[in-house]
Amino acid sequence: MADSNSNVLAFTKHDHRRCKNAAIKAVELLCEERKLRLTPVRRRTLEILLESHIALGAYEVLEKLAKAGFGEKPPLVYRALGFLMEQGFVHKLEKLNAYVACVEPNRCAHPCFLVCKQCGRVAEQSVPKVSKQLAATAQQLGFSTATSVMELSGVCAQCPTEKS
Amino acid sequence: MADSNSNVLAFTKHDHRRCKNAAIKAVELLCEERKLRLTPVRRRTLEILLESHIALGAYEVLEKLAKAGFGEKPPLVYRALGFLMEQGFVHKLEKLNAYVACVEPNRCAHPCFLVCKQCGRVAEQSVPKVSKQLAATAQQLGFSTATSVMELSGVCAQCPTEKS
DNA sequence: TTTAATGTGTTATATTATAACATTAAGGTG
DNA sequence: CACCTTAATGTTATAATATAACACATTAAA
Ligand SMILES: [Zn+2]
Ligand SMILES: [Zn+2]
Ligand SMILES: [Zn+2]
Ligand SMILES: [Zn+2]
Repeated sequence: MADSNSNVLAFTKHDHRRCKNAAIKAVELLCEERKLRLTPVRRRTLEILLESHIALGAYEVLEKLAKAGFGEKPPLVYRALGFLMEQGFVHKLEKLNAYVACVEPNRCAHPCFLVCKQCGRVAEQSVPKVSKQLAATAQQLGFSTATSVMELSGVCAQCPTEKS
Repeated sequence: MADSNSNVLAFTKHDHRRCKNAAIKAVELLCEERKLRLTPVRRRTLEILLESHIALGAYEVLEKLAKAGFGEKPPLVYRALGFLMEQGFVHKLEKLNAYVACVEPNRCAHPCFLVCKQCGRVAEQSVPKVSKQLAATAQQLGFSTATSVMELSGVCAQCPTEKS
């Protein structure tokens, strides 16, 4: 419980430049460790997603890549996103068909995504207990869980609840 | 816990005709109650999805609708699916972009979907506790949950685990 | 410095989904 | 029943998301 609030940064005012730099640094380290190449496109794709805590569609990312002097063909962005997702540096929000950078790629596990439908910001919350509970329930039914998708849609603390 | 295993029918041998008929009957009743029109296309769409516990893509459903003498244009199926989903008679699996019929539309709540990646069958399991726990965790972070997506991918009891 | 593997460029196309507007059918009202 | 209003469907077109396939370039490693 000690540091479990670090992820909810997305919904609170914070030094985002620092937030972003830390994430990039972490990815750089992990790439070194794993002997992976964080090429210019990949790095830039990550940076684009790290510009805010808002999830972007692949084609939004692609536009930004194009403006930054990279190509403008879909495979460019899908390859970069594919690499980043494989490594857990970026996550896809299935409900949104959108992509968001992982803020703590070095300690990301059992993530649940909180998506504010007002402001679009996404907080990644680690929920190991719930995750294991789900897997256990499934196991009782003879089902072996490999991967899970958990996404909540709602309204964050900063956003006014819509009046009916 | 008493009847919580009724949903896992999807992964066990069972009288599926009965399973299917019960679901259709339930939907008919709910439509009457709610003064909704279960038109031919809508009914047929539901029937198509109820043919098995495997999720189908919208265009797969559309093909079957076409073969059954209905139209073949996308809006046909998306409208039918839209209606059925609004009413909770059909669910969309976000990870798969595929649609599956609800087996117990009259008592469906807090669903989590177990998707077998070998056979494609989908079991819908009600997980109210986990669901509330997630919402509570989110609430502590100032986040008001409206809807949630929970999908597990793995291997069901009937399918052999892939050997490495 | 050749080679093998990986990453990128490019063209084309597949897949999923919706907008917009015309037409038809259903249900309610006098 | 005739009228009207709403809901549903038909139709055309296009948007949005994603991948296949093959050519070329770069890297790292032998
Ligand atoms: Zn930040
Ligand atoms: Zn918000
Ligand atoms: Zn069945
Ligand atoms: Zn299976």
